[in-house]
Amino acid sequence: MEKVTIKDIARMCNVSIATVSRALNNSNKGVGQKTKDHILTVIKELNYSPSGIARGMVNGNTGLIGLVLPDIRNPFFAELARGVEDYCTKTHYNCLLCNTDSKPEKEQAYISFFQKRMVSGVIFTAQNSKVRNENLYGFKKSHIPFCLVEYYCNALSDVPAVYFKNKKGARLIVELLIKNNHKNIAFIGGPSSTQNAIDRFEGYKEALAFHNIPFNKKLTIAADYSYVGGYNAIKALFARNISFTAVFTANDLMGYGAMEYIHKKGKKIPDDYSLVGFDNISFPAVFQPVITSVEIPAYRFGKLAAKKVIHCIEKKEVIPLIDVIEPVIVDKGSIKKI
Amino acid sequence: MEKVTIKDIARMCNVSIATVSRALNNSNKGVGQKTKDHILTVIKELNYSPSGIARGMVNGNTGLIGLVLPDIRNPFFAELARGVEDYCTKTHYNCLLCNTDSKPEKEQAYISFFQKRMVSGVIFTAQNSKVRNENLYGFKKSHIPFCLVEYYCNALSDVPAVYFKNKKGARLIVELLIKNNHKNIAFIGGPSSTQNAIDRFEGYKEALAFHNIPFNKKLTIAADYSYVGGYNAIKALFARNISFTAVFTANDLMGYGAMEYIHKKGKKIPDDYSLVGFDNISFPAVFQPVITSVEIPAYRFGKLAAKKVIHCIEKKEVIPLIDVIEPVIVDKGSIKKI
DNA sequence: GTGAAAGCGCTAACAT
DNA sequence: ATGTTAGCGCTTTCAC
Repeated sequence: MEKVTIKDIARMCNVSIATVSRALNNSNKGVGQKTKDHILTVIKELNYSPSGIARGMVNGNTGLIGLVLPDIRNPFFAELARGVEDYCTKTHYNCLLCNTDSKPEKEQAYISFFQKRMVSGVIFTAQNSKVRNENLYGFKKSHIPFCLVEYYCNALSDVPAVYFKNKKGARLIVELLIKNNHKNIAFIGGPSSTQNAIDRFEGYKEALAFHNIPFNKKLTIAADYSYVGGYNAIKALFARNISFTAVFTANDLMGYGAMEYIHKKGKKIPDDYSLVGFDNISFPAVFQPVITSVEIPAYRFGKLAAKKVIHCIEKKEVIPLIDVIEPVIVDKGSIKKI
Repeated sequence: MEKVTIKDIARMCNVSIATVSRALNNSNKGVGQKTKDHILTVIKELNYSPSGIARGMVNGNTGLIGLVLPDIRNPFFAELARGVEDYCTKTHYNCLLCNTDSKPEKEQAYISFFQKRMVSGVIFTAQNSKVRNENLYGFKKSHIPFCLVEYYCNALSDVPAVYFKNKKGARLIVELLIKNNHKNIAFIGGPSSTQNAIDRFEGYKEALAFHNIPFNKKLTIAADYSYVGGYNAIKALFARNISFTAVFTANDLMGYGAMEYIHKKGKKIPDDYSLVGFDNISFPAVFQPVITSVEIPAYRFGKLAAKKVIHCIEKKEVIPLIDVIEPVIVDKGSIKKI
């Protein structure tokens, strides 16, 4: 079976390719019902399907969305990707997977690829940084619609984006500790170069201030959002010889790392220490130690981002619409009332 | 900044577009070094990048690989996807994410999309079934190179594929139980409609036979590869009032489900029951109960599959090369010597 | 209602 | 070494 083109259909129907094209794009104008029906029948018979690439060539829309993220193996991004893909499929778009391992070179390589006009739009996820700001600023010049996900940059404030209320989320979960009578609350933060780490730290401080609990810098430490980082951070806190009854880690992964060290010390959660995190990652139910956390609806993130880009593509206008997602606390019992 | 095309470059360099094209594709033949250098300089200045879609139009290769899988949120497929993407990137291909939720309609929708010739090749993952066989057989007619991953179908034996030695893996892990003096080994299998479930069951029986342990059908039960399925299956086995000292679940997820029930009964692993699984899924170290398992190198799967499709695309030949991956046992201490 | 023809941006014969 | 030209498969004026 050779590949059948619009020409073949035209020949078999004794019409011009223009007429076939009209029938195909069911513009009810410009083609008689009879001819149209006949053409459609022949198309079905020959199992003809118009070349998307030729179409893209003509109208400059390939129907492809580039999805840039650090690593699809991270469950958060997998969930986000599903949100993107589900919305894309519904609107007849398709989704290009672009793992960057958070490396600016890889990101730039993808950006260059996008500029070859293979994609109609782009969704971009990364921690903000100076070099990224510049890369993205360069990309803007290509006039391909794109949407930022949790990426903070003032110079890109006219780009559609989806954000999470990190500060509020942190404040809420720390307040939950306070409501359970905790006052000495340790904080293990993310890398201070990233905006969401800063915001979560702010939220922590805000909650303390609001409840008239003095901020103690000795109770805080910055780590790198990794499992091992959390493990080492809590170890360092203990070495400081300060007392605390609860720990707030700026993400769950560090939380689980901290938990491992706490267990190693022969202590228990929540009996000896209360522990709360951020992200609300989940595991099969048999794994018992779980952390009360701030849920970030990754799927919704992806869906909203996709919606935005596709809107920009179709309406051919780039309104800098910003969505801000509200945090939700998920209580999993890792807080003890004292 | 308007989008700059090959014409603009040609005009600015006072050459024809053909010359620009030659300079671009660094065919050192057909263009003088001087002109070439000049053209390349202008290209850089204008930040020109040739349209991939126009190129695809001409030479019929879009450089896109469709990756069809059930759900990217499943860590196994995320790992596989990384294998695919890393190899693709290295060879200047890009990877289209296609989640199907194992629904034939979704698969078929993607297959139809592929037939629009937007992709140069396809990697297809799914459990075999009659309707899929037919869909794939239909897809073969479009002459787009594709590679099957753990998909069993005799009628597609001339299609490149990557397989795993399921039977051998099952045999090895059951033999490990036997070496630890277990004789009454329960088996919780996958859905009997799928080839890998059948193969793992075969491996189990083979190991018993080889060690002269009589096969007892009462010790075996089929489930659905899900967490809850494993939970219910072990419950059903206990209800049969037969005795066993070890359990082999045909995948880890069922294994963890079974573990939950065993814990609920107040029993421990491996003290009261030894437990082994398949897939070797992993979690942060703080989660203590882990299952000795057969590792399936998902990343390698993806990499090999990508290598195969891309080979077919570039060489324009479809050699039905089959890769078969060897199993590796990962001991995590869930077996007790008795 | 339908056809002819231009053109989307590029590559590859074929000329010169 | 470089230019000219014919497509690739489609959409979209512009005629008729």
